[in-house]
Amino acid sequence: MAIPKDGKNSFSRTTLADVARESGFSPSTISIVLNEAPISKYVAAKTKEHIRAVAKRLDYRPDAFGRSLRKRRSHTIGVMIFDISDPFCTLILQGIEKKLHPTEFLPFIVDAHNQREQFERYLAMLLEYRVEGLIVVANWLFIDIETLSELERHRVPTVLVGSEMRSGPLGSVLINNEQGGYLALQHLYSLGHRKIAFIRGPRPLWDSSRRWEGVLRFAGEVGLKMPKKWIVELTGSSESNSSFEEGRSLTRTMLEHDPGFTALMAFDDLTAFGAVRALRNFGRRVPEDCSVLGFDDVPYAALFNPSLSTVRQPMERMGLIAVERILNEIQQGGEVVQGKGRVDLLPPEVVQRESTAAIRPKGKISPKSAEKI
Amino acid sequence: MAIPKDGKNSFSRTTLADVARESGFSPSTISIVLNEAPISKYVAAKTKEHIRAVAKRLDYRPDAFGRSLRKRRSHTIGVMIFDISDPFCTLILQGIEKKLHPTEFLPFIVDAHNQREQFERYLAMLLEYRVEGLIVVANWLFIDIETLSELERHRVPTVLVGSEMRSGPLGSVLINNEQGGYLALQHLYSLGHRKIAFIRGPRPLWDSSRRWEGVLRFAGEVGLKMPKKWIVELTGSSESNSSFEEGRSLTRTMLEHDPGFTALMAFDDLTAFGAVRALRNFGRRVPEDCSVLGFDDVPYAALFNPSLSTVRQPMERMGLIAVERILNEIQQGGEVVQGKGRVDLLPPEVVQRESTAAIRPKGKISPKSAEKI
DNA sequence: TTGTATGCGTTATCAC
DNA sequence: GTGATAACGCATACAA
Repeated sequence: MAIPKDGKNSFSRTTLADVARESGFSPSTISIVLNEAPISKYVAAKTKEHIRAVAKRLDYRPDAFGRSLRKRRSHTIGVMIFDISDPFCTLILQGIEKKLHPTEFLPFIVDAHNQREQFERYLAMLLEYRVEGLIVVANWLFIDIETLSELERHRVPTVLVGSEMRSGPLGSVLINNEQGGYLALQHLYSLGHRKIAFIRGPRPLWDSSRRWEGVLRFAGEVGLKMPKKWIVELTGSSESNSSFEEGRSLTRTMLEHDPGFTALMAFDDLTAFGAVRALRNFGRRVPEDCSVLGFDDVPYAALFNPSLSTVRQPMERMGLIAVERILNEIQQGGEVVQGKGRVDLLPPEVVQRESTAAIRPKGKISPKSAEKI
Repeated sequence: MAIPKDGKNSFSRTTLADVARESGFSPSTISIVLNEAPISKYVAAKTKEHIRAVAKRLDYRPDAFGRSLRKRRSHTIGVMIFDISDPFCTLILQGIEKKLHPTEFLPFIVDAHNQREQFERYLAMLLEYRVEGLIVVANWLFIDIETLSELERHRVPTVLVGSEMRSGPLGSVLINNEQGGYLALQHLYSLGHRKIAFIRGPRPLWDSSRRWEGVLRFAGEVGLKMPKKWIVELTGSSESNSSFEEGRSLTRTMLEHDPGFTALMAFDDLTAFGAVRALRNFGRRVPEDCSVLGFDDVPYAALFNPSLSTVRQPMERMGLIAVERILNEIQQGGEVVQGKGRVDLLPPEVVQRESTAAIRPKGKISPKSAEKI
């Protein structure tokens, strides 16, 4: 039959030599034919046919290790993620997959679980597997910059997605966080909100600062007052749904202290979900009593009740672009690295759904009415 | 420095031979020392130290291809998924990762995007990479059974997660869908609901039928009437969030036809989200006017408004168990496959949150939702 | 038009 | 204690 008689593990498979023996031709001819190498033009059609038939009958599959060893190519792109349960990173992965699919490359995905030790171990493994390129999806990034910079040492074309290296030759693709912050506040402001609460991102997160700068820029332009009591900050545990819990408890605290705000801007969608929960529990309706704005536009934002207004990051597209750049660098032979270290800043986009609404001129408010500020 | 002078791609790396030359010892000695082979006991401590130092200085990394070729082992487990954006499959992946992490194995994850052609292509690639085991995460499975059966031909230990082969020697781990259906209906019934609407899963999905059998069993036991007008069925597109949209439109249709039901049981959580949306748009509150029950307990079920009552599948645990079984089979050398083809049926568990509540004896309800978490 | 010889980087066996 | 040698499966330059 198709399967050789003996052998204990999956490695005892039919090899080129088997096909050669069975077909009566030499291994090289087999190789040439099956790979449709240029020279195969000169191989008799009948021979080819025969060889293919035998190969199929024996269920021959070229061994990736032998082949890669010989060709000195792995045909793989390493993809390092930090938390696969983060929907943000999921969509990026999809983009990467899609773009990689029609190519000769296979993505080699590893999940570092937000832990530095695992990051390093997996990185080492990817390097041992001789990945020809490396995409690092930095969704929630607390791996210190220094560690990332080391990536550069390995002579493997590397692109960072979703985060930015302040310096260094590592390319990156991410949205324009500054502009995103700007647009976010602009959105709430243009709906008439003047009393706005903010849940900032965790300070060590680089994205977070840039986004905040955008917020401040807009506030400065329109002269919006931003009282300290309505500005809080995530601590940024690396737990999976932690920002929901944090968003919720921070919002509750703010409400208990002074519930007078009419809109809340959250660092990301999960935080916004938490804020909505806290507002509801406090007896305030969204958006009638308080608008809530998220950031990212994760797939569930649209399904949520109320559906979440948010600032959209084109995550799939980020994945696509990352692959484009990697392939490009690989093609350049890693030498003339045109545009290496370049930063692609994609435009964010406000998506208005149900959770934000124009402020009502006066309005009935729920039991606890705010006092004047 | 650490990096060899020339070379164009990532393959021109320091090799054993480089370390040998640089250290003055032979390649075999280097290999023995770096791998801490048993024989390395007889190598002089000084030699070892020296070799390690040189290896480190040259940033030597053993080539996985050379090594695998020689050892005839890949140290990888293939993981085939069908839609990475499905949160169901995400949690299973996490379980797989966790269990695999302390082992010598690396997961090789590929996403078939619910397409048969891609499934086959990726399967071929995994086989070329000589994965030592294969885990197929069948979250939303429309690959025909026949295709799956073929998996068996490849002499690679294989386990199916989240779905079951009616016959054949492929092992699988999944929850007891029949029991899940039973418990789901029991939950609603015990809350006092007698007018219940059902959104069944797509018929070609095997899970779906089993689950429905459980529903029918409970209904039979208590003599519950299930009018046809309140039973609808998903078609099951392979689009990502399709069950949300379908759940929503099916629910709307039922409401327009006869809104008399007081509870709705959805095939899965996404469908339930859609149903909640439809109910809300129809002016009915959840759970005051109508309870909604999901299935799966995806991570977002708890964050949703109202938080979703659902039947929990222990997804992470399913991943863990799948890995356990694969490792076991690998260890047995693929021969004495003890318990191969076994089906692990995990117990489902009802998780009550806000979206289901006891039916009200009669009439008026307070404007505020019942409970808060 | 097809076959032979060589080497990719590693490890295992055996000889020294 | 350490080094030489062969072989894993494949692709290619060169010979025939």
